[in-house]
Amino acid sequence: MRYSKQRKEILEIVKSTNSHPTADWIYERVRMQVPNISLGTVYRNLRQLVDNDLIHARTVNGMVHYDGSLGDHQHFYCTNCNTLYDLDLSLEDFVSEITENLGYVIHGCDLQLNGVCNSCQQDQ
Amino acid sequence: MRYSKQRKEILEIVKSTNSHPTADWIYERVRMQVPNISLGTVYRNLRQLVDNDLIHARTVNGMVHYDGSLGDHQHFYCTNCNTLYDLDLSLEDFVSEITENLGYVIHGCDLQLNGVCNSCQQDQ
DNA sequence: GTATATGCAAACAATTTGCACGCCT
DNA sequence: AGGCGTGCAAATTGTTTGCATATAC
Repeated sequence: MRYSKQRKEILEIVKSTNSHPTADWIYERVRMQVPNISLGTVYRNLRQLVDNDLIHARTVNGMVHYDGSLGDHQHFYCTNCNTLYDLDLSLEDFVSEITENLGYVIHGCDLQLNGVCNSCQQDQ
Repeated sequence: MRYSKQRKEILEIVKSTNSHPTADWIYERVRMQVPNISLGTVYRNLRQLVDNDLIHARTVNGMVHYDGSLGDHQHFYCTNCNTLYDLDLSLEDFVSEITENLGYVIHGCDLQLNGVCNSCQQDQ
């Protein structure tokens, strides 16, 4: 995989935020650095970066969000303000227990808790 | 909410399978009973049934799958055969523990384990 | 009788793809 | 030099919506 200006910039953007951006948000961002980049290029690069495991992708509310942190963590989604928070929570033990019981080979897991976050609770 | 022939049929189909069907699969099924039903009607009904909490919806690989079992359970997705299995696994205790620690109000949770299922392991 | 649901087709939004050209290595 | 990456626009796909008609209650 080659590293074009576009690809480097996209990777940099995803890595440098913890806001779990969508392709469109990333597109707007890259355009500040690479004004005439096309949306197709953004999609192609995001896909390639995911395939090469340099970033992760997850679907929330039917839209794909990208995540630059590759460590073992899970997510909390506030149904009020639609923010996706990182949960510093490892499921390694939990998952290996399930593996033993069922005989599945587990490659990854994906826990998302939905609810109302602290700041939204205060607003109500 | 009224119960038209179409709506009854769609609910029946989703309730009577554990294969987590997509809208399109359901559309093909309903057409056997209601030949000139439209795809739009299928989508409208699925949405309404989800809104009224008669069925559940979850996104896997960017496509919405519907689930007629409302009990507390989670899912295992085989990345080899793309089957979504039910996991008879309650996360109630686990989740309430996290709630206490972080102060979030949790409305629901969604765990998906990805890997290779037993029959796919045997095939390889 | 009236509100709600339907079929149909057009509109949408997110994403993918074909193609000719351009740039990394 | 050769292959991978790009920009652009058109195509796909999954889903939603507007409208006139039909149906449940």
